[in-house]
Amino acid sequence: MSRTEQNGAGRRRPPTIHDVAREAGVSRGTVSRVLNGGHNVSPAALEAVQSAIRRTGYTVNRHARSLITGRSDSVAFLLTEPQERFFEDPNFNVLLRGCTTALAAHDIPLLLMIAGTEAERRRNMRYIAGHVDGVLLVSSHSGDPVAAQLHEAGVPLVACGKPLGQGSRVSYVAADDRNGARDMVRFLHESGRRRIATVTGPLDTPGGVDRLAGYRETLAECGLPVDEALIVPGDYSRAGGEAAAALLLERAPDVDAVFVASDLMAQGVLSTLERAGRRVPQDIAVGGFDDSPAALGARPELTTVRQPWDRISAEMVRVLLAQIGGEDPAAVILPTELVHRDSA
Amino acid sequence: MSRTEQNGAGRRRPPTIHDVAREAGVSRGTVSRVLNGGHNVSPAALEAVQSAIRRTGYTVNRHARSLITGRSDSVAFLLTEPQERFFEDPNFNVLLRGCTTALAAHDIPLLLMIAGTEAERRRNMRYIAGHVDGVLLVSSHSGDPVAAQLHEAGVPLVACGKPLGQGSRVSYVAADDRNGARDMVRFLHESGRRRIATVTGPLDTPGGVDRLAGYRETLAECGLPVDEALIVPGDYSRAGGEAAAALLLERAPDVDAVFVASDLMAQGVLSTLERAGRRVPQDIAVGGFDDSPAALGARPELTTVRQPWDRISAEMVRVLLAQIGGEDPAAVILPTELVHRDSA
DNA sequence: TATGGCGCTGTGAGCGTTCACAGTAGAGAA
DNA sequence: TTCTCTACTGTGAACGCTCACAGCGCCATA
Repeated sequence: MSRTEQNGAGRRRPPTIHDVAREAGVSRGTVSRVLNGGHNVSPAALEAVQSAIRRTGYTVNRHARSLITGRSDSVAFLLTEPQERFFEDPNFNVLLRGCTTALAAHDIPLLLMIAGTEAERRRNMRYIAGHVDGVLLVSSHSGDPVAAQLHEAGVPLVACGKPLGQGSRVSYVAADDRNGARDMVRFLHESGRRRIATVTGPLDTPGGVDRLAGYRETLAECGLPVDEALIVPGDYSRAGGEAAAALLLERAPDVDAVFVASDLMAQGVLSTLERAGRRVPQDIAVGGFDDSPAALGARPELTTVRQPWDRISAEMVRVLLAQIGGEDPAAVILPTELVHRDSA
Repeated sequence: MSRTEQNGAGRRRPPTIHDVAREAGVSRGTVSRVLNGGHNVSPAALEAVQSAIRRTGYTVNRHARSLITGRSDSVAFLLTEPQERFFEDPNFNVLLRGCTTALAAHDIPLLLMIAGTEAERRRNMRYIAGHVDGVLLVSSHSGDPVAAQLHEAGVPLVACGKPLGQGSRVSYVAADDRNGARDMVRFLHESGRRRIATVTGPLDTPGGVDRLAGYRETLAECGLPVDEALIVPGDYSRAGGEAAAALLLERAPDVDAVFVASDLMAQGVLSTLERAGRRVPQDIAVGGFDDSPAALGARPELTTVRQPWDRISAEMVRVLLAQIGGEDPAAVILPTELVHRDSA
């Protein structure tokens, strides 16, 4: 039975570039040229090929293409956070969707990889080297060696958030954490608060560090003393926020405002304050960070700092594709926006 | 310059099966056999090849393999929901992570595809046919033609939730919505509630339909009349829950319990009740569905029905891989669990 | 001793592309 | 007219792997 005849039963073999060439009355080479931009192809041939492609329903076999070009035309979204944060943090949704959509516009599929355990990490690293053109990395903890490893292996890479402790050769896209924190603290000060505390993020993350820095600077600018008792460490989780608020109330009962480094922690802070009988915002103003869905779910709704996640994802993809195309690594910092609601 | 020498500058060409064969002193065929299960290979050769693989750092070129086998050894996670639901619903996180991890255990990468717009849908369909071994489909709305199209194209497919209106030949994995609803309503009845309302999910989703059915049945079993004024349609969103609760209070001010078909809607219901001055659970008991993070974020914390998302994702992957392996489509229904907290 | 079978091994072909190269025709310049 | 250049086209050779097949030696059986 000849190859073109095996159509009757089972799944029909998909058309190849050969079929298109025959149908269009040209050679493989011409079809290939049409597929790759159509340069040096006569108008007549171009039209014939495009029509043949439509008639046959041809789609390029990406495996064959990748085999020879060495490119895979796919990109990995690599998450090395421990799973808790991934579960809880709604920002990942936005980021992931944004990246997927931005890549789709270039016809590039996104491979989702999660490296929670060491075994997963090794498996993913093995896969990435040679099977993926670039990596979108979400991994804020500085202890994480993944960024360095990938960079060393020569894999194009863009991190979400500034990778702490890496050399300057790794691309990243981040919100302007420091100025976001400044905006919030300045706002709290302007609304008349004078004992402004903060619940920080983990201080091995750039977000944690920069938001705290913004807090300190702004206090100084406003002429307020920086009281270390008002600085309570947190871990970005709701439970962490609850505990931090309890500690804060114990250390500084006279506190009248808290800048919390994430909305999720702010939810926890709110529930501790409620149990302690403090009214928000009358007794204590609470400011969050992220403008995640958690901000709307909180009672009262959170005044917070919006991170431009849609722009972050778009920029990550843009920078990554540029880098795959041979450009140098780049750092992009995007402005935040203060969102006024009920908690401050 | 010979091929093996171009190591000095730039990225070194990765080792091929040839390199491994030479290193191990055997032929390509033997290496290939080792790679594919090691049948009909002598212990000595097996050991030599494995050692050579380790020494050279060889990993199989999946493009070359796919080109000849016709398999891609990858799976798509296709989301056809409108984006709002994806953003808001924390269950997707759990589902997505579960699927990714379960697939990773089989060394199969997950391609994330989002078909919000018609153009995206077409692009994804074109990609899927021929570039992916199977599809994990998240698309509960019955108007969605994707399941039918994929099924017709002969692509192995597992849906999350029973696809409404499809023929019975599509595999799916779902929580036992009906019995989950029954458990909740029975519990409300047993705690002494007599005017039990419900806020439904969208009635073009199987979850919406089945949870409502469970509600109706249980009321009847408990000897309570089914009062249509107590049945308010919802859309799974927080705002929808707020509106539904307002309507409910207007239609039936004497209501003393609400079974809400999702936690997110239940959050909305709680905030309307709070504004209306109704105490939960004293005046009105509120029961949710999902046991999503929203249940813990609510005040009071939600009594709800847990959907076993971790098991759902594991089963989806299991069923899909079985189907890729040639087995028949299958339907899996997994039990839910009542979670007691403060709202009822 | 001949025969068959079995376990293991190597080899050639081919999967569907792209790429480099060679070749053709036609237009313009000499 | 002849030559050169340009625009276009076709062809063979890869890319790295798997598959089918043939061949080898060895043992058990006749």
